[in-house]
Amino acid sequence: MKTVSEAVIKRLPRYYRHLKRLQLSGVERVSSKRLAEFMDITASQVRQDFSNFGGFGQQGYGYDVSKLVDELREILGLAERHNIVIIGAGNIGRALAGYVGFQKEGFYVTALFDVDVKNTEIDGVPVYHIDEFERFVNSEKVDVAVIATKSDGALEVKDRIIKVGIKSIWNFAPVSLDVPDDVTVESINMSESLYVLSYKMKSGNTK
Amino acid sequence: MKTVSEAVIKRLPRYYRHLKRLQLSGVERVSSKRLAEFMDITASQVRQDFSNFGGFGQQGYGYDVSKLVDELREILGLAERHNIVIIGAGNIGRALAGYVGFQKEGFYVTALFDVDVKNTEIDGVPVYHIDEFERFVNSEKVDVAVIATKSDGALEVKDRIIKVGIKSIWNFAPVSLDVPDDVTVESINMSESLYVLSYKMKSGNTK
DNA sequence: TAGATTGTTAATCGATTAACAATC
DNA sequence: TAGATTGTTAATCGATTAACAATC
Repeated sequence: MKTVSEAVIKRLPRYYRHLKRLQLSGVERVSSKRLAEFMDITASQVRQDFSNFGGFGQQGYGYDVSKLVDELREILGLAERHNIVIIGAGNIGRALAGYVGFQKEGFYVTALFDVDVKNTEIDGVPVYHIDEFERFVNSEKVDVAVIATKSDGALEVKDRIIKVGIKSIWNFAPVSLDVPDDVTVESINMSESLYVLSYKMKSGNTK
Repeated sequence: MKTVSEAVIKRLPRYYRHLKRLQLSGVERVSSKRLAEFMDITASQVRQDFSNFGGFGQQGYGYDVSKLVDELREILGLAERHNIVIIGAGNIGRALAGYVGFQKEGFYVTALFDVDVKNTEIDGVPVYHIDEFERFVNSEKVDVAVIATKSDGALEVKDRIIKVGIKSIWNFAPVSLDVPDDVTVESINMSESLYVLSYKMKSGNTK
């Protein structure tokens, strides 16, 4: 498949969200123009974006909402089941374990790991000591590892994740992670997001 | 001040993070070349970015780390105190209330609000019924409101935040928020981040 | 058929990169 | 002084926007 730019990739989940909303409210078709309004981009951009994947519309008609939802689900890999383990059972780890939205799209949290096990389960997810991490991963199918530790532990945890063979890391620790080429990292850095807000508050940059 | 592009703004917190790390480890000066390596960008870009704010370096020498940290702290608005209130005392709201990292940079969570008050405080932060929101905001200084509710409540909460006069919203609900020009919104959408990871896993796009 | 709207090609815009004179 | 490295100007690259033939 032709390489798709980062900018386009970041828009895909937003298309998906808006289209699911339209689908839920019974809308059957949508033009690039209308979809663009929801997305706050241009109609050209919508058509360019979809043409990266072959183009799903029909001249004179627009796009079939349900078809587009299905295509995006496929493109985003939401049609498959993904098993997730979370390392770090602090506030963030627990919040993620309890987040019900993931399961709807095929993401299942199958275990939490921590250096200090206080509960045997959290929101129905079993909690294990970090010492059991490798054994668990080797016996269960694990697709994604979430780093929900403090910065201090994050690098060591990353090394263990890579060593045990997990290829996808969802990182919540405020650190940069160097990984081999075949490993994918996606980070959420809450401090950085807050600082961006702080900057914009100050500068009056409201866009 | 000249308008700074979104791309540059997003890099500022990362510069800040790397520079603080250098400062902490006793490094006194750094060249654009070395800083660029940490940031995974080019030295040119580093110099271009800083020149947006006037340029803080010295030919033949590079940048004074402590000076740069101070400049960035100022630019990002981290030198001032910011009071934050969180609406929604679910998993995410509680995680944010308990996150110690914010306070170090001047962000203080002064209250949590929820429709269903189970505790009088969480991690030292008082919890109030959402009915008390407007009264609280009118009597205390509040700079930032965090939307940590489910999608359903988010739009109504947004309206109340705007109506009571708070100009900065940090949004964790997976919805798009339309706001007046003088209000700043910064969103963290965890589902979208997870979907991007899912896409990249599938496509082998590891960058 | 006439109107609407796509997918794609070309034009524009903005961000990144390269080059280099200035100077510490 | 010679070497290092900045800030800035110019060149390049890539993403967004505009235009339009194709066609439902």
